[in-house]
Amino acid sequence: MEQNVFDLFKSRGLVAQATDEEAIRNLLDKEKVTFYVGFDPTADSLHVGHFMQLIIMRHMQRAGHRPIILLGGGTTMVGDPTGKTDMRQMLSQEQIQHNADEFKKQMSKFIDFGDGKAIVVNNADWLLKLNYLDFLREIGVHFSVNKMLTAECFKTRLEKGLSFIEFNYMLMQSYDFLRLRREYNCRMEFGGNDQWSNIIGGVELNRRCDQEEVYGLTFTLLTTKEGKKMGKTEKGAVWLDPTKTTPYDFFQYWRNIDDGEVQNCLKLLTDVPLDEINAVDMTSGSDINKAKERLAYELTSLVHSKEEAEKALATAKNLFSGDMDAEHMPATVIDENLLTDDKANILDLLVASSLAPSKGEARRLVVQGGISVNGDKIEDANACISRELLIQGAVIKKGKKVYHKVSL
RNA sequence: GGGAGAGUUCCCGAGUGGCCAAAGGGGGCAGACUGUAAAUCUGUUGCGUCUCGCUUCGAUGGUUCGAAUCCAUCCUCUCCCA
Repeated sequence: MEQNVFDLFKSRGLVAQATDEEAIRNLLDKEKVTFYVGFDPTADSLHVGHFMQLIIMRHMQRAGHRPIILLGGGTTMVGDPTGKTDMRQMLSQEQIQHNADEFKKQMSKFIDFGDGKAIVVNNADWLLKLNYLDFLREIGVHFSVNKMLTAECFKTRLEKGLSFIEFNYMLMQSYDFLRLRREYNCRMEFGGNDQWSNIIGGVELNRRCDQEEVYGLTFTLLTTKEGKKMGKTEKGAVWLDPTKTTPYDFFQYWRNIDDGEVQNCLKLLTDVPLDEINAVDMTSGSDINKAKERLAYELTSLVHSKEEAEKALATAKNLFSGDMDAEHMPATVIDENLLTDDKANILDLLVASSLAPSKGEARRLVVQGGISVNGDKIEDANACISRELLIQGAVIKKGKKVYHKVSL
């Protein structure tokens, strides 16, 4: 007998809050349920922050349920105040459409869009046409401002200031749920736990307007142990688009994750069986290290491909065992005019390969002993690399983990 | 509409005429130690042709030998009253 998806979610620790656990469990057990997850197309690629939602939809679809991907073309114009300290900038229609297209492309790695097995809708289709007064009279009446103000998602904003447009976000999202239920018989809304207030808004709206019982379920947020959202690095988000975050960097992100998060990530994000995950000895450094490798491999092959995962794994192994594997590392082809007397200055090379943003920074790196070329440490800021070496391709190593090939 | 206050480098935040490229913290980067982890310690953190020069303190003008600091106008934000 196949495991109920809800039990699967529970056992892997994915569930944060649910409006009615028993009812949800039963419904998922005996029916093919249509459910929705909202995505705000604010950037032209999905990132690690969207990961959980994708994983959830994948699980659900495997269990025979039907996902609706709701693209927030309309709500993006309003901006979700949840967790934000500042108001979000507005996007143009074209940008939103472009982003939505990219989303769908990336999602197809996780979700089968064939034969109506999944639906993509854009809430701009109905939100844009709304008549203000009609909306207020039909939907607005059902919301109590007093109650909204007590919602967690507005709390922080009340201290900083919250504009009226953002205050309406909850109504928009609730209305989406109402529309989707009416049109597609969508019975459930899923989201990250930060979406809880918005989701119960929709559940209540369905009950009040149409006396229909629908359900909401939120999932554990992927956070670091300092409570920050995961997937952000100093360079920005970790993207799923290979041109924005290379498969190797993606792999390395998970490979370098904190010890305390490995088990959790394996449970939440991969299909690795629970008993295998629990078997990891969290007191043994080498076991944890192995687990990280596994995590990175699994996720890279999920998001990119098995081949990419193999490549990233091989490259990492070679680099960290000291072998120069120039094949898969980021590379820069430098320009002839960087050379003087058939040599190129190391500082110029660092800047040209964007390993350093400026020459000052490059100089600092060299002086502090953070740079080596083909395995030899460079400590003189005036050092030069010869033409012959560059023609073969020189591997510059910055710090412990960053490799870059420069060639002529 | 009336009144009060604030805008400083990646972030928070000191600085109220020269000693200010600007304290302190956070974050980042590098070094040591490690397990490609964490914690810790050290160095560093505007740009350059680097013992010197150049550009920065909301914007634009002005005062001054000299302005992040004083004045004027503008922009943005917060708070109190209506």
